[in-house]
Amino acid sequence: MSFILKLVVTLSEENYLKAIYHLGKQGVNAVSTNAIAEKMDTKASSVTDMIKKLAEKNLVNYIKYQGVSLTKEGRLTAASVVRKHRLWEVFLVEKLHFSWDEVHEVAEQLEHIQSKKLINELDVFLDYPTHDPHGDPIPDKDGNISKTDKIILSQLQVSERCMCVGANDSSADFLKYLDKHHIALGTQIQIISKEPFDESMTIKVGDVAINISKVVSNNIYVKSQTL
Amino acid sequence: MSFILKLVVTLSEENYLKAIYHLGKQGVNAVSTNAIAEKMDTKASSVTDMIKKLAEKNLVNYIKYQGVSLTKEGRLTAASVVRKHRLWEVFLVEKLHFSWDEVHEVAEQLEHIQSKKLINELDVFLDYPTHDPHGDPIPDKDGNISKTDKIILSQLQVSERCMCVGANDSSADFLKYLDKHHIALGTQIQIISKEPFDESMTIKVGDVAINISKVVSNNIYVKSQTL
DNA sequence: ATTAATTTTTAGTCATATCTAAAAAAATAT
DNA sequence: ATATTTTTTTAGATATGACTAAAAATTAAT
Ligand SMILES: [Mn+2]
Ligand SMILES: [Mn+2]
Ligand SMILES: [Mn+2]
Ligand SMILES: [Mn+2]
Repeated sequence: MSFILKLVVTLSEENYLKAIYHLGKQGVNAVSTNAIAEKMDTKASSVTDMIKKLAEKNLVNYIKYQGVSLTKEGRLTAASVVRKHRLWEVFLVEKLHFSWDEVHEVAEQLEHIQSKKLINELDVFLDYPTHDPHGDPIPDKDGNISKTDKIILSQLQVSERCMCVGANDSSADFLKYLDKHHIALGTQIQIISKEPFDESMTIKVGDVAINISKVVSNNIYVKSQTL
Repeated sequence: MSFILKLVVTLSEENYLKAIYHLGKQGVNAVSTNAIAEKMDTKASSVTDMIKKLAEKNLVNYIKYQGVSLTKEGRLTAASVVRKHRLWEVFLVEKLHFSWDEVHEVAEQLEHIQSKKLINELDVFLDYPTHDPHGDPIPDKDGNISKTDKIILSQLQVSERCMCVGANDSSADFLKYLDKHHIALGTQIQIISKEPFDESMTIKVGDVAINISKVVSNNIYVKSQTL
């Protein structure tokens, strides 16, 4: 007789796993205590406490003073939370008239609702979306995400054309800035000129040309148009 | 200069307020500590602890040894939680293929999501439903519920006709029993006969006659058909 | 009106998740 | 190589929400 007891993961633990998941995606193998603390707006000592609990539950690999990485189980749990977060964001925008700068806060709560059926049916209801309203990929049930070859707008050369496929910074402030300049997912952009002194660039959005700072161009993901 | 600071109500506090709200609906003025403890499957001492916190926040009126009642503020908060619970139940059944015996557990989680816009838009999206999948009324934004003149099936006389408008017991077991006998909201029922010795009754549902116990007829709400 | 039973409250404990301050280890600089 | 700075961990404290056991108040019974 074998017992498979479904591991209970608290809301707090889910948030830590998600933070480690996002930080780990930057190609780093081990994530530092301080990085987690900063991302979660908490203290390093609190992070250490939690890491021990997560290690105890085999959700992270942890060596003192050497940072943490997710185990297979931990990564799957984190991906599930991200999947829920992004599906809910799609729901809010597509069905409930939310704008893309309003969804994050609510999705932070909804991502912790526990119900396999709920999230599966939501996926069906939304017709299996692959990306959230910010252009971020939605992990599938197994935690796999479709690789996209998005690049940062600031890396493009003058005269190149591209399409907006995401925002790196998804703060309400930045998203509202994009709205103001009519930049949304799918918007066509052409590079008109680049200023060497401050690295700002002038781009054409629709019929209007606007100048955007390096900070802005660094936070817009685009797909190069090879036409 | 006046400060209106939005009172923070925890998830746990919301659940207590909801329990007091439901218990208070039975025409009782003050709700006893033990009644709350039983409803919430907790200990009386825990209830006393929480009651003090709720009284401190002016959400309940509390006199030692004399039970509690909701203040205006407490009643509004409780009604808001019930509103959310029932709107989510409608969503799950209408949009996500849940059956009426599957929704409660998930709604228990969803009812605590905090977002005015979310619940208002959900209301719009569902086209302003007045009742949840179990026939229970959905409070409006001000906490008011539409009075329905529903009666208990067991009170009807032989040959009377009625329509099912709700279930008093909304446990999965009971709801599945109703499903099995094709009794749902809106189902037409006629009383064929009543047995005096065990108070069971035979009713006609569609074309088939079935015998139901007093326990069952006590838990089905109906509206008398005056045709 | 006492006594007995029930209900409710208090006192003390525990687990979770947080924090501050201090100690220990690791990384960096001289 | 040693000293300084930074990072991380430990130790101890606090708040929430729950529990058990015992005391106090209320209600019911004789
Ligand atoms: Mn988000
Ligand atoms: Mn997003
Ligand atoms: Mn319910
Ligand atoms: Mn219901």
